[in-house]
Amino acid sequence: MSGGAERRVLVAMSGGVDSSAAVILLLEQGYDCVGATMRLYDGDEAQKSEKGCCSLADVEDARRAAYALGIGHYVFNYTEDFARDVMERFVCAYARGETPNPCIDCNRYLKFGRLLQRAEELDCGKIATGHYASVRFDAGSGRYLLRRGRDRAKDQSYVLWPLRQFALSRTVLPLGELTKAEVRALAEAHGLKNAWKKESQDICFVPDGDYGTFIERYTGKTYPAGDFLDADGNVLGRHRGVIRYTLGQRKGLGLALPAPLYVREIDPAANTVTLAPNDALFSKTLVARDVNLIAAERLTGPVRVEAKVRYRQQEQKATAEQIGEDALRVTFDEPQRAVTKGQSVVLYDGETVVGGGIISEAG
RNA sequence: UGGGCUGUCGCCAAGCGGUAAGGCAACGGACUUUGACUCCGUCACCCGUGGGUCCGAAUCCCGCCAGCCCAG
Repeated sequence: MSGGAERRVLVAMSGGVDSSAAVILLLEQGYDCVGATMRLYDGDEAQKSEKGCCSLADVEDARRAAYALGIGHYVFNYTEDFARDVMERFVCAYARGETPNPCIDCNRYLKFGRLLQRAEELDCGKIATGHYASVRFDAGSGRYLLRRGRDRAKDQSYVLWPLRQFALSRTVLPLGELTKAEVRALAEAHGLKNAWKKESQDICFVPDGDYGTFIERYTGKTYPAGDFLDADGNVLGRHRGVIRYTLGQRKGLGLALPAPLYVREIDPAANTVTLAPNDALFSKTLVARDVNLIAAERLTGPVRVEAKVRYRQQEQKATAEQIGEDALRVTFDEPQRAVTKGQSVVLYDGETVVGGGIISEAG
């Protein structure tokens, strides 16, 4: 890397307010910014969506913001990588009866994988995104720490748990200390058109939210209807294909019973979906695989932490223990509802992320 | 065919003469860089049907129809 690289940062620009505001802040901090927008999928109708984060319209928004802020802007075509590392994994997880979080994989493989690699090629020593979280080097441990966003309502540290030390050492997250309101105000003050753009939501490549249909179209397979069972194995009705359900789900079952029932278990092999009352959905422990620890090389003995089992969840007191090279067991003080295979568990110690992993068992 | 029971929203189900609870499902919205959960809202001018009684009936009476059960 040449001399100026340390001050050169490749900013991942989605077209939204957050990443645009990140550019503003970085420029104020004296960084030499280059904007980069990833083209991630070739969806037809998907590309027209207003809701996703990477539609054609969003690429245009990003380009416009970069121009307005006076920085260069690249558009990279990562459709193949995205298909392989995000969509494929997404589909496979569902076929296994799990419920994946594609945003995690997108961060891991695309933003902090391919894009970070590209930054290096462009002689940028850093990469930046508009996530509400921050990175701090801890001299004591000699490690880069990932910290929560100060705006607790927007904190996105959860989706960044896969970042390894190398990636963290090259990552700048300028929004970590700001609130969403401050970010919007900043963008507005700089005359950015997207200042009041709606928050992105839904899976970007399935903008209509009908991921069951998406999976069938993507794979070309049909997931056959099967039985809904109760805890005793009695047939309660017919499900519309195993991929259309997730643990804890209530809506869309189409069953009229005296009390609400929720999905408790999905068995792709038997092609059955077991339902149960809410009370039966709680788990006290879980096992996570694919673990990435940030605050330490590994956990020594049981560690008291706070843990989140899904993106939008209040942290829960728990004890974590390393049970393998990349496996953890987490035991909650209070049983947690619908601990779902495929989702991420993220451990916190106060403001910092201890690490995270993919839930592989719940009990 | 005789006897008994039942017939209220897609499903379950209150109501027992005073002008249609509730639950489930569904739909819409809020929330949300995942799926869920959750929350808010909508959802029977009408109670199998035709008569009758009554100021007034889903609620009482009669006929009919449908379903279920027991007889045979």
